[in-house]
Amino acid sequence: MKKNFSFGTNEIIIPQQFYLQNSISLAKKLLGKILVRNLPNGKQYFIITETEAYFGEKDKACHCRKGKTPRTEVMYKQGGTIYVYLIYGMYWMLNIVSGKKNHPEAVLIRGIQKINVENNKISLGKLYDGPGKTGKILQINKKDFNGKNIYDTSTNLYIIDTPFEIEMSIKRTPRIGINYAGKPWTEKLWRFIAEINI
DNA sequence: CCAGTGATCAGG
DNA sequence: CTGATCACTGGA
Repeated sequence: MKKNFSFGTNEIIIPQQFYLQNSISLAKKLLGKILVRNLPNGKQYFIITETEAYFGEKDKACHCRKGKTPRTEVMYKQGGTIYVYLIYGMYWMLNIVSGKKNHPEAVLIRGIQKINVENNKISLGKLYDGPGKTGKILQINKKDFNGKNIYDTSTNLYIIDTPFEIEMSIKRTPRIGINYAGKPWTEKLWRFIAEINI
């Protein structure tokens, strides 16, 4: 399915205020939004297909369960701040801090799908299903992104409103890779997966 | 199933 | 300083 469309002036950056909501509703609302990555060889567009919410110090799955440390410090900033960390020595995880200042919540971006743009026609491309694959294709690293703002274009990574009609169905599951957290945190349905058609 | 790979943090 | 652990992935 292809649709006539050109990004161009249709880039409406989602304002910082959007990120002040709690991480669970933000995780849901980020689905279907467009992640823009501006690289030397051109802008690339991805639609967000999978997210996971982490909900502050009381959430035993959240990095902030141990309070403020050098790593988790950025999660205490206001919503819209980018939180990046390396896992298993290989994979850069991209998170968006949510909520007000000193509410250490975040949304992990776990999956994105490429939007192909060709002669003003758009179509869905390759799916990157997993946070490691997502960080790799977006060329995420800590130095360039950790502590920066996702609503600021100067990092060449930002999120815009979905500028065309989409069909989307959403599923929820428990979060992945957090068995150390124990109940009830392992059972919370805080992973959101979207199936998208354009 | 399991190895790879290095930041992070608690404990001496 | 040491050692265990880890919000993962790809290949037997």
